[in-house]
Amino acid sequence: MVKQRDTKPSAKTAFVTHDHEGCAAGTLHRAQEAAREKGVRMTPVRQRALEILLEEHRAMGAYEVLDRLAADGFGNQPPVAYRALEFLVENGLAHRVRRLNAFAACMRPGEDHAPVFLICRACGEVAEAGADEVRSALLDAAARHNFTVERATVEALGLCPRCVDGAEVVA
Amino acid sequence: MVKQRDTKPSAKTAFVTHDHEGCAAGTLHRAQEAAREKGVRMTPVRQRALEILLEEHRAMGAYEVLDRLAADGFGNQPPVAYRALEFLVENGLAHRVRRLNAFAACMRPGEDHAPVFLICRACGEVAEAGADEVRSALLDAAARHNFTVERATVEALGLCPRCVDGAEVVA
DNA sequence: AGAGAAAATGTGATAAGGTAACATTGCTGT
DNA sequence: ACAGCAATGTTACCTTATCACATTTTCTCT
Repeated sequence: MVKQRDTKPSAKTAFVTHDHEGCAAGTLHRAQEAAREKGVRMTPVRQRALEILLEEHRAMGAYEVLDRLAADGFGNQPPVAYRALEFLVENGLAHRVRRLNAFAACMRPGEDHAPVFLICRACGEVAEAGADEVRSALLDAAARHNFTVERATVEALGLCPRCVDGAEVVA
Repeated sequence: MVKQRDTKPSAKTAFVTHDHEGCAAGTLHRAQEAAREKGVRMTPVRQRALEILLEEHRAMGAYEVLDRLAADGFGNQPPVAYRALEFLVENGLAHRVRRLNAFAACMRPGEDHAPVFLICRACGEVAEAGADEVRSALLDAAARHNFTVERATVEALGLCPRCVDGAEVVA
């Protein structure tokens, strides 16, 4: 499936160096599949926006995505980016990282998961951690207040393993 | 301690009607105490900003707080509000609600707690729920990635008990 | 008390993030 | 073909947040 697993280790997920091209291609493929199954339209702008997020493999601001979309011949006004990103978020293909006012491609499209973000304040990297226990604890807490949860945002700011010891890497 | 417990039930915490004046006064008092113990300065703007948040007992945007500060004779430029609010957040006297780009007074100043916000999308009310289990689950999840958590944001959007059945109240 | 350092405030300017509204294009289904 | 709706493009604008720098206040040390 992932063809070149040990040929191009160039980026990371969850703070671990890995074959990024394979990872991005695979995720894009799964995202397309998820969109098809869901009956929503993966139009050119939307697909390109997702590709951009996947290529960079990091949280990107809407305007940053917009610049790249515009460079590729799409509109260059904010709604172009916001609409594409909103679509991706609505359909579980990307996430919004509130603390950074940014967006990141979802690494598990179609899986219906509770995203928990680990944001390194030194290198800026963002990891998407699976954490079902966090979600259930949150639901329990909400239930005690008779509150019905529809969406949840869970983000942690701190230091990733590579930045934690000594060297405050310069992003 | 809270003198008029059953005389003025006018606002709410955690979606329950309660004596707001007593609650606000008590919280302000505890906040002042916490600041004193911590050796930080509770200056007039800062105190007033906290009072404003407590009076309204809801999440408020920085510019909204700014307007009220200006009306009280303080500066009317954004940094005035942002600095006061930042101070309050840094010292655990208020919280930032990312999803709303807003700030809310902390209901448990000095207690060292993990704030979890329950945000009602119908009436706009924000409750601060205690949820140590959420925090520990988050720390566990982070630990599995060797990530060191310094701060966490946990926010749930949904419906409060009063809005959940039928009537989508108009904020 | 008085000098110097540090913290806090005031102010102007501007960057960054986000939406509303409306015209146009293009894809559906009959 | 063509009616209807989804998606896109574009203009304009609003909200949120930060930078930079001058001024004032407060703290600290002798």
